[in-house]
Amino acid sequence: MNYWLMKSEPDVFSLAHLQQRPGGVGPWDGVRNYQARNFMRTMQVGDGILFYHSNCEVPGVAGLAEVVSVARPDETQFDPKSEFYDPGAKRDNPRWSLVDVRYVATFPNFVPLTLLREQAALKKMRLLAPGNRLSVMPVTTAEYKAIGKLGRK
DNA sequence: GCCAACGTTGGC
DNA sequence: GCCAACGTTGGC
Repeated sequence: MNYWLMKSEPDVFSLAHLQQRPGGVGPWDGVRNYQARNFMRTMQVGDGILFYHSNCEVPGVAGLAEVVSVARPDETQFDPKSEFYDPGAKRDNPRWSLVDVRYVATFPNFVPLTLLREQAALKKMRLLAPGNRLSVMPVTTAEYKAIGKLGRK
């Protein structure tokens, strides 16, 4: 069992949007970064996800989700009408993958980025590294638990 | 809206 | 393979 942090712009797709989907399940499509894609390809069903809201008024971790499928081809890469269309992607050799994720919980207390930065235990988090832009990244068990604690209290 | 950091592209 | 130009990300 591994843990991950996944970023989404809440104006586009928030944790509440995921919650509202049938069964609370949705495909994490549109990832167009190789490093993020490679992380998704290593995900296992049941892995825990910190759902992070980025590029918004108060960025931070909104709650929890979980992985419910291993990586599969992201169909939007083949769709010329999609904003995620990739003319270089081939049906017989898909370039981009996604995993399906399920809503788990909304934190009673949203955990803002500013609070994360104050935690000595989280100093080494990849999210907090200068210039970090990855939208999918691993978090340690200790980091996952520490952030869960902040969200609950 | 600004801008620094980063990834990708493409000419050579 | 180098690297400048460009586009994107994302905090502020």
